[in-house]
Amino acid sequence: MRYSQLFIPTLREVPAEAEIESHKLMIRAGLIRKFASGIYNFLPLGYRVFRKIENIIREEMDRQGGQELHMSALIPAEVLRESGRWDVFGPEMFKLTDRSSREFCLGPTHEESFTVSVRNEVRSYKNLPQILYQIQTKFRDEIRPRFGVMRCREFIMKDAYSFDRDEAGLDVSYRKMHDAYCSIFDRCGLDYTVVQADSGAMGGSGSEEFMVKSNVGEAAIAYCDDCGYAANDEKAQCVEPSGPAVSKQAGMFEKVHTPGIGSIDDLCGFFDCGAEKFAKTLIYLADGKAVAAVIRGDRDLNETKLQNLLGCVVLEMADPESIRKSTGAEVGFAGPVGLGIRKIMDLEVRHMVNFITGANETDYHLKNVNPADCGNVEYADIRNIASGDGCPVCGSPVKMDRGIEVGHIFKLGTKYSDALGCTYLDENGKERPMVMGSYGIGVARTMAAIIEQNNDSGGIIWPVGVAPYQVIIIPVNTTNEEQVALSEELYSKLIDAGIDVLLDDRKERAGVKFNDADLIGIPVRITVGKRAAEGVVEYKMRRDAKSTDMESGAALDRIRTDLGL
RNA sequence: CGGGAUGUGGCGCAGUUUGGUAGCGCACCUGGUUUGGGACCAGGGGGCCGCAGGUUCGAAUCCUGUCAUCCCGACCA
Repeated sequence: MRYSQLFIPTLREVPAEAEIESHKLMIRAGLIRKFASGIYNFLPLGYRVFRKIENIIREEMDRQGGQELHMSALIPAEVLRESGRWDVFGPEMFKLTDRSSREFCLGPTHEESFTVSVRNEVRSYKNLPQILYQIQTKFRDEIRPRFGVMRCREFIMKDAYSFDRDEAGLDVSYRKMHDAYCSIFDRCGLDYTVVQADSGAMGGSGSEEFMVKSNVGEAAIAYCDDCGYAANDEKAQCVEPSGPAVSKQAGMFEKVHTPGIGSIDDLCGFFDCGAEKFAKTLIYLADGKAVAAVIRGDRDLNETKLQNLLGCVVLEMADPESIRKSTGAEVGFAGPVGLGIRKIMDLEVRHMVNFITGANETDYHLKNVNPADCGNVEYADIRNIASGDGCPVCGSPVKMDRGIEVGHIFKLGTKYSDALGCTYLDENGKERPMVMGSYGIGVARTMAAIIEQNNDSGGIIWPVGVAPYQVIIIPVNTTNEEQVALSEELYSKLIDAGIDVLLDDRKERAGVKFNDADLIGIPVRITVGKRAAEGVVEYKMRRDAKSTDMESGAALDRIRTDLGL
């Protein structure tokens, strides 16, 4: 394509709305424009990259036996009512009604659509397994869209669903999707990690996330360099401190007057000690019922773990009134001793000796408390893992990092097939629920993640496989006939060779063209300049600092090598 | 939803404290000179200062309300 005819609105200055590098560059390079909060339009250059990524996804999904189809974005309420999710999704779902008041939503996800389709058509074990997928727009009214296309309200996802006869079949399908995802993200040039994840509200027996390491990632991951263990922080298991729990005698504690001092920070000052000397007691409402969660003062509670343990639908921090009712004290003075509600205590607390807790009496704390004082408690892993904690597999200290979740694969089991009656008849004529898996990739988020990992001060550095154009030809001086002629010759040869090539025929100064070429990140740049009359051009890879002079024919050969053709 | 900030040509910003003809840089158009890392000279076009009320002789500026956007948090297959 000829640059002079294209719609590539690059920007010199960084729009004020963008915070992270990928977002800034996507706007500056003319890939996207914001249309409303959390809603973006893709411009031609951005859409070319988008389609490259989509096609990589298609190829790898198809290679594993996936079949592409397309489900309606508009979903009738009844299928979500049938699975019970119409109300579960709540305000995150865009709901609407048609002219005769029938209810619909703009699909936030498509488990129901796929499950209903398969249920209506597939009856026999002979037709299983199936892996179906689509690349489709999802709508979620995110509470806080951010970072451009990283988290937005309308986004395109590749979502796949597998249907198998049994768990063993699911394992096979799941493995195929896992492998497909590895190939996809490899081809996108991403440095990623596969981590264990909580399957959350999706239900099911296991899930893994594909995380692109990045300090702007929204997810925290714990990993172990020694054994390779890696998990999302929601999932990462905390091991109980080794050795037997200390069984200090009960009743050694004493009450201390701590007027108005309820926060851990203030208490550290008052008692002149570190936060690890405290056992903090957090009051939660699990489906409306008060529960106490006790963890060491310097730790963070892991609500996912607590919720999984309690098996409740809604878990929220208790309001001050509920706290008063269940502890008999104001907020900040709760403690496990003598507390009359269900108490979940973190494994670590079992090993603490002579710690400080609230006294369940306003303005009082207890010191020298020991587990034996706490009465009936349940011990469980309910805290967040922290850097330096023991790896649950090998015991080495784990490290923490941040990651962008670009893909997530789930073993759903029969949650949806049970709810929606998606069954088949086995060899014995017996009706069984299909065993399902679901597999998602955020396409635009993947694009943003690629940019996060591949940029410099000049702009984007596209990996060859996803670049909007693979080669850009820059005639330095468009009034020089020899330069123009050689540029045109190379241009048509590259087109004939089936290479995506951009000819920067704009009547701009060389500096402008170089800077735009760097900004939009084209992998190979051919500069046709002073030595055009000798048939010599400059060859430069975007990722390299220096260029090399070579005869134009040699440049064509070199392109084939560098693009892996 | 809580906390913070910002809305002034396409983009980035100044002007608001102390009311008095709406500015700068970039981009854009015309002409000329230039032509290897975002050229220069000259001329030019484009803004109900987010919106609605109010105060005032007079409001970008003061007051009230409202909307939007961004950041932090809560939230989130």
